[in-house]
Amino acid sequence: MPLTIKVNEETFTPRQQAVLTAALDLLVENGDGLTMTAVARRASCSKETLYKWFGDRDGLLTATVQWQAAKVRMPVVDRTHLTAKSLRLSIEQFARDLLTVITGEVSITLNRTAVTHAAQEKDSLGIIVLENGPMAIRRRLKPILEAGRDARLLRFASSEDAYRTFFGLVVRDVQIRLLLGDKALTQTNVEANIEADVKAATDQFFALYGAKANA
Amino acid sequence: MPLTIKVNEETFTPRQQAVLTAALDLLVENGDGLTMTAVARRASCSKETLYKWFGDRDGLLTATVQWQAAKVRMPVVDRTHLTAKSLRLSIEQFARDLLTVITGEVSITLNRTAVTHAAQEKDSLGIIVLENGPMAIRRRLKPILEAGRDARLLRFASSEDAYRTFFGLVVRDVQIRLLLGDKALTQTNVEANIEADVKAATDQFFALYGAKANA
DNA sequence: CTGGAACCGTACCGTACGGTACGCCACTGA
DNA sequence: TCAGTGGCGTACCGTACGGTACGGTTCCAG
Repeated sequence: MPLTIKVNEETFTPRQQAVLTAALDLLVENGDGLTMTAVARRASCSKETLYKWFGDRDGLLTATVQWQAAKVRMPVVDRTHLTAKSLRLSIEQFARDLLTVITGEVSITLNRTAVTHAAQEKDSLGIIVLENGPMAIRRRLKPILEAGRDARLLRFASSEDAYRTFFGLVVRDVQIRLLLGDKALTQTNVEANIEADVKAATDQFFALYGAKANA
Repeated sequence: MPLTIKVNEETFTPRQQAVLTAALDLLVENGDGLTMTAVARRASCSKETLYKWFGDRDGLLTATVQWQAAKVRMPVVDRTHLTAKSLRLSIEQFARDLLTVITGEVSITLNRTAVTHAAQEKDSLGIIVLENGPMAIRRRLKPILEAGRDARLLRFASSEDAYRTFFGLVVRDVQIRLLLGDKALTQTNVEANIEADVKAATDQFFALYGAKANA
């Protein structure tokens, strides 16, 4: 019976965080390389300590994913003085953040881990990843969108649909191809195009939801 | 040393296909349940036969994914008499096919398996899945898009970008949420909304790339 | 009838890994 | 100085699973 980890509180000691870092490194280096022995060796700690702190392998995995996912802190966009220009810059910033996150090596690893986990009737990691990735952006973007609508800069019926369309326009097939290991999408290759993709997605979003569109 | 499987030729005997069916069933039931012993028992064959036919576990996995992925045969859309109406119906059909495929249980299983595989420096399954899923649709959609452009019904610079935008508008965050096991997106829940989502995505696609848009 | 090929079922082997137990050291506080 | 505690390292156990070996059965060719 694994003991429940207090993932919500950041009660990880520096030593424990070192362990989690080692675990994440192993995950990134080799997806299935997260064996208890390997983590213990990498972190220079004993397996017994691992079990004492994290309960079992799943607890360590959960703590690692939770801890890393929560570290994805995207810069907060200034919301004061909502003008057409500032709104557009905000949207662009969200697009940039989203693309930067999902194309990052850590994010790819966490998503792969969570997908693998979900394939075994365990969806806790999936929820954590979703919650800290797309949903985090959504929570911050939605108020902006609604403010834009109130200011008559945007036009949409459902802010949920508007957000999901935004997600699609920005992410397109990039994430799934990265998760599947598509060699045609190298890390650098994607990063070089981020700015262009950000601008294109924002343009399209405003074309669909800008106040002047869909008259 | 695993022997190379002739995946390109469909030289699987009925008996072998029964084995592959058993393997896929096990994958769907329980992602990591694909053990050689389980497949042998399910298919009522000996492990020795499995190794003789497929080389090793990875060979069996590859053969299963390849065989199943290739079975995803989306109905071909009629391309004759390209009018504004028929073009729209074609696009809608592609959107419907794409959504139907990626929300299917088999597709989710294959994608999860391939993602897991890709997490271990093996990308062969990812390529197979990509090739038979999104890329298959892309190969068939692109000519339609270009025909639409030639007929002045659509307007875009790059058919590749147009396709990827189409993908994003249709798929949005549905696929990643399904892969991550998001309980809020049950199978039936998604299927009930497919028609509405198809229409919305098509509307948006024409708003962005229709000849009258973006004047 | 007989030899051989294919294949089923099962027993078996080796290894990797999750999880536990234990000896030892370093530190701390009285 | 001396218990007590926390944690490192290692040895160990049980099991699950990949892969192999082998006996037994069926079927076919000659």
